[in-house]
Amino acid sequence: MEVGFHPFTVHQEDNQNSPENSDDSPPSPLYHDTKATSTSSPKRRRGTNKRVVQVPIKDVEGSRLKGETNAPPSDSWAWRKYGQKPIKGSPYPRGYYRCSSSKGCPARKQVERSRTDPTMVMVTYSCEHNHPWPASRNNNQPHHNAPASSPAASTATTEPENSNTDDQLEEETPIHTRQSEPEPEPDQKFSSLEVGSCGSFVTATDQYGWFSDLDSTSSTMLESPLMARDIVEDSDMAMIFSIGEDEESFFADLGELPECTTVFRRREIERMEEHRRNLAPWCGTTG
DNA sequence: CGAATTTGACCCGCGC
DNA sequence: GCGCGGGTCAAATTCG
Repeated sequence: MEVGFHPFTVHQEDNQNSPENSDDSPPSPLYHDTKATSTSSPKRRRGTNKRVVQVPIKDVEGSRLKGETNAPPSDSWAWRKYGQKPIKGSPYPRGYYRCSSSKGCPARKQVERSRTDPTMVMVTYSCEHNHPWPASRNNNQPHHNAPASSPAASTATTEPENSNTDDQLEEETPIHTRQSEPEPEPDQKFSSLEVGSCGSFVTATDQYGWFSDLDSTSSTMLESPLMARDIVEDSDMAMIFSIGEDEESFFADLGELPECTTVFRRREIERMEEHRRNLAPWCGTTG
């Protein structure tokens, strides 16, 4: 393989049919699982939408400068560990983190090492932050991040295909760019659908200004559990952010993947499903 | 002293 | 209905 593994693999999980380590155990080539189809029924307590980010542990360690087994990626938020549990089938425990930046912040994330790839750390994000970025953190935001948070770019979440920072991303992530480009339709939907996964998140676009950059191109993928799976199982290239040197800083950003968008997807998923049945254009490589 | 981490117990959802 | 597994809470401990 060219790289052996992807620096960052973002998966969209429905939380029901996707095991923690879906990366290595594709249930079936088809996404329409018996349970997957019934996305309208909230099974788990909460956190209906989850985002799984796969990161090389080396990267994580590099950020933390520690050799922790489940070293939580140092994203721009402050996380407090509130639990840890051994996961069935996985030799590594899963750490549960909660956003400590704000008391009432529902944002949570689970950190565990991939059993198949001990060198990879799987970070599952749930819920959104209901507060803006910590000022201190914001100041520490690396280079390409700062501009990304500018409202100008974020407000146009669906428009900017080549934002200032996006420039570098495009070079690094041409994959999803192409995938999403041929299908602007879903993108428009997102813009009109503003839903909070936990029902309590502030202007995601503002906080996730950085996202607006990738979002413009990769959002389609990032927010498409259906697609994600399809691709992952098909091409094993779900959301591959082929970042080279910026991966560290980029990872920090990944920490705040906007859940809202995920929700959009869910709303549209139903329509999407039948939509993709008929067209399946941006559903990956079909186009 | 305060904040964060650790660890065990409890609760909930799902499958059998 | 029972058991299993996962997720969260809360008390205790540790570190800054």
